[in-house]
Amino acid sequence: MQLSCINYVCNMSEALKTILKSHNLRITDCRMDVLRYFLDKKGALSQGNLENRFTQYDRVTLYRTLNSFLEAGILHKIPNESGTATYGLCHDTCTPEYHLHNHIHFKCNNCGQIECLDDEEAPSVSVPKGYVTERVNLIVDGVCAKCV
Amino acid sequence: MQLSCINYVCNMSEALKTILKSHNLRITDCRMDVLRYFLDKKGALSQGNLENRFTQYDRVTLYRTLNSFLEAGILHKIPNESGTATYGLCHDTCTPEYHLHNHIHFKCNNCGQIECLDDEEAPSVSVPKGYVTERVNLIVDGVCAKCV
DNA sequence: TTTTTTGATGCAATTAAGTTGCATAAACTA
DNA sequence: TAGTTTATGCAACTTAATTGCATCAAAAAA
Repeated sequence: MQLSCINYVCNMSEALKTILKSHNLRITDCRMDVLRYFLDKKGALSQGNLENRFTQYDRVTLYRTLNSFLEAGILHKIPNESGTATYGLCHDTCTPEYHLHNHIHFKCNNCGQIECLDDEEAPSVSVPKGYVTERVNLIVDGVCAKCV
Repeated sequence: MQLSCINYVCNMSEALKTILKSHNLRITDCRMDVLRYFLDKKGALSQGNLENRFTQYDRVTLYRTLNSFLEAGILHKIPNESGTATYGLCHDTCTPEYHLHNHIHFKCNNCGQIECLDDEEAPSVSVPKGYVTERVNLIVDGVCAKCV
């Protein structure tokens, strides 16, 4: 199941379950809610965002939910300067073994929102002789379309 | 005074003082030691690194030293996934008003060292219509030349 | 369906990072 | 040197990240 197709699926709950199952994760209320929230929001979220949204769950549970999604390859961590970890949905092509995120992360300096610009390919990067590139993370900040 | 020339200067202490003065910072032991350490190490450092190295200074003092260097434009913050802020020396061309860091930050997944690859220009990045780019941060991870 | 096994959750508690206020000490200025 | 400005150390607080453990729920087996 491709994550980007989820909103066209009639039965959202069934779709969420399929996603969790396909990543070998048990189906729980917390995971269903968090996954649905990520799909709705489309932007990146921090643990703090989840704590505000889902007060019915313990913050440790949310912490472990994020971690299990990270390990499963459903989410990826987005580097930033603030010190607070933010997470974004992985591309459909990601598997637990092979994460590929050569898209751009955009942070709006006005509204603070972080988005994954999936349609913009990150350019290729050259590193000095002797260095081996594994992953490329591109973070652009500025003003997003909504705030201009 | 160009920071990259510092190691060719005969009198290191005088050079450090000149750098601090030119950024309108008072000359103190802590600032001298921290600045010298950054110049020696060449790589990026976290507050924790400084706390381990300079046990004679209070951690709040080191925290404020890093902040004053940030504001002065001597250091820049490097975004990363770990949640711990890391700092690198600014290019010679940086001023407090105008920071430009379109070089690559490289994090070695083996030794954990973060470096600024000043010689590698970051490629230009295109963002979707309606978005305005202010800064570009490029973080590459992999294996550095020493660890290959 | 019931039982068993495996894994998730909530709570308590700890560690570490980031941050502020304030009194004192040191650096700069006149 | 005297006076002014700023840095430092200490105490304290906030928040994020993290672990252990008992309990509870989900999946698998019977």
